[in-house]
Formats: sequence, C-alpha cells, structure tokens
Amino acid sequence: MARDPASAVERSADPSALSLGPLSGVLGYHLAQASVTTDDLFERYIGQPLGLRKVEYSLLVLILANGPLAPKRLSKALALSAPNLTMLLDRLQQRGLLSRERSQVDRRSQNVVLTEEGQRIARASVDAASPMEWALLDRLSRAEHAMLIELLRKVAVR
Amino acid sequence: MARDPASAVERSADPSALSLGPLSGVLGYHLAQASVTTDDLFERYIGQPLGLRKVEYSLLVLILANGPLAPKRLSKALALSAPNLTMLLDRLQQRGLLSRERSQVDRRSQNVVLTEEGQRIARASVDAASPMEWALLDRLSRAEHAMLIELLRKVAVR
DNA sequence: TATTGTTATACTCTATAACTATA
DNA sequence: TATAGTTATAGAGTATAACAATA
Repeated sequence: MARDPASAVERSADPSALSLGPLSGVLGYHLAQASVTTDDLFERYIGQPLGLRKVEYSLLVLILANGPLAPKRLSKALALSAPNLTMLLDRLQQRGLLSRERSQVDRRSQNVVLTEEGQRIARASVDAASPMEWALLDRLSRAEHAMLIELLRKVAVR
Repeated sequence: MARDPASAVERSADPSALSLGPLSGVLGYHLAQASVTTDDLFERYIGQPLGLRKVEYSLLVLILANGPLAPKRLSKALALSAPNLTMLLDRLQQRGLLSRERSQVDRRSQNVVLTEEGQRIARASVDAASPMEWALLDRLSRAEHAMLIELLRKVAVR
C-alpha cells in the first residue's frame, strides 16, 4: 500500500512502540490485533463464566435465533468444515445443550435442536454479550462501534 | 446490545442466509468473519507464493521496518507468548531468513537480524501486500479501507 | 452420481510450567 | 530476586481424505 493514506500516518507516542512500517496498511494485521482485545473480552464475559468457546457461543446463538438448523447451514454460516462441526456438535450434545434429529423430509440431513439447558445457556450468553460490548465503549463511541461492524460486514461478504 | 442500532438492522437479501440475531451487534463475531476473507487473500497473495504464515510475515516485516530487534519487543508487539516466538524464530532461522546475536549490552537479550535472503523475502512480501489490499477495493472504497483500519487500531490499544 | 454427515488422522497454533543464564 | 530466552508438554483449532447412508 505504498500510496495508501493509512501507511503515510506513523504514530509513535510511546517510543518503545515499534514502527509498523508497511504493516500499517494491511487490514488482516489490524484484524488480528483487534481480535486480541475482543478475544480477551469474550473470555472474561462469556467464555469463562459460561464455559463456552467462541464458536460454541456462535453456534448456540445462531440456533436460538433461527430455530432448529441443519449442520450444513451452520457450517456455511460460520465457515466451519464439516468434520470440525461434527466434533463441536458432539461436544455440545454430550453436555446436554442440544440434540440432533434426522429430518423427515430428507433423511440424509438433520436438525440441531437446543435443549432446555441449551436455551438457558444461549440466553445467558446473549445477556452477557451486552456488557461485553459496552466494555468497548471506552475506545469506541457507539457510532464508531456501529460503523466498524458495518465495514466488517462488507469485508466478510462471501 | 439490545438497544444498539446495529442489531436493529436485519438484512436478508438471500433467504437461505441465517439471521444473526443478537450476534449482529457483537464485534468479535464480525472480526472473525472478516478474517475469513483476509486470511484467504493472505494465503493467495503471500502465504502460498512465499511460503510464509501470517505471523512469520508480520515478524519479517517488523524487523525489516525497525532493524534488529530483541525477541522481547517482537513478542510484545505481536502478542505472542515467549515459547511460541522461540519456535517461530527457530524455524525462520533454520530456513536461513534470520540470525540471532547476543546483545553486548545485556547478555541475556539478543538481537534478531534478517539475513540477505530474509530481507529479500521480507521485501517480496511487502510488495505482494499491495495487490492483496487492492483486492479488497471491490468491497470497500479506499476511504472505507482507511477508516476501517483506523477503527481497528482503537480497538487494538493495549 | 451427488449430497449429508461421520470417522480417522495429522498439522498448526497457543498456553503453561519448569528450566538456564544473566542481571 | 527479576528478566530474557528456552525446553517440554498438552490442549485447542483446523484441514484432508476416506467412508456410510440417502437422494
């Protein structure tokens, strides 16, 4: 990004901080660095308290929001490989958070259904997500938070 | 984010697409989804052609931009654990891309120096990064690209 | 023949604790 | 006693190929 405006800006309030050099214009680098913060917050607000990993949380919330879903749709929505998803669903099922029912329409596919306990945990994680996002508001205004998500959606389009 | 503007918006151009529900206001989720795109681009433009992983690329570019660096500073800059970094440097050293010299000032620490070949690869990866970012410009204007990075920097502050 | 989901396997990535050598 | 870096080890995450059942 030689001619990119972003790379022209070189901050260095802290002299011990490294120069990013050409990295300053690379979106992927900044996504990874920002994820350090959000991963941290996730762990504190949801992961640790509810014993959920990020993908497990996403799975539960997606099913809660959409009702019973075929694994196929879940794997597409979250960009998970089929074997990966099978393993994740196994673990959540063993934990009693969901069950798998074969579809009557197409007996190859199945519906993943939240149990009572699964719904409880999913709702609890949804509730915990609000304070988690509020914790970002010391770095980002509400408008910036919304804008950031909007821009990320554009990048995520597959 | 019950009262968040972002969650109020529910797009569904594709009826097969799932509703994100409460996930729509969760920054970490969108970071992960956007990373699918950038990881893909990285693999295509840099990872595959130059045989570099994301962290290896970041390490080489940081050293190229800042000159010889102590592992301590690299691990802080990239949020890598010390053991993790040791392993990464080992691999890059075995590949002949860098060498480690003990500091004469403080003999506990060391300086990581790029070899000729290391500089060559680092420069090649810097060159490849420009077209990689250009590939995003069908989803994002230049201004949006810069804005996105700016917002991500705010989130990344540690 | 194609699709859904599973099993088996291996490889990458990350985290922790215990160690060394210097300060 | 603290810091820089290493070793050892285990765990989590992801990718691929081969397979079973159904369409």
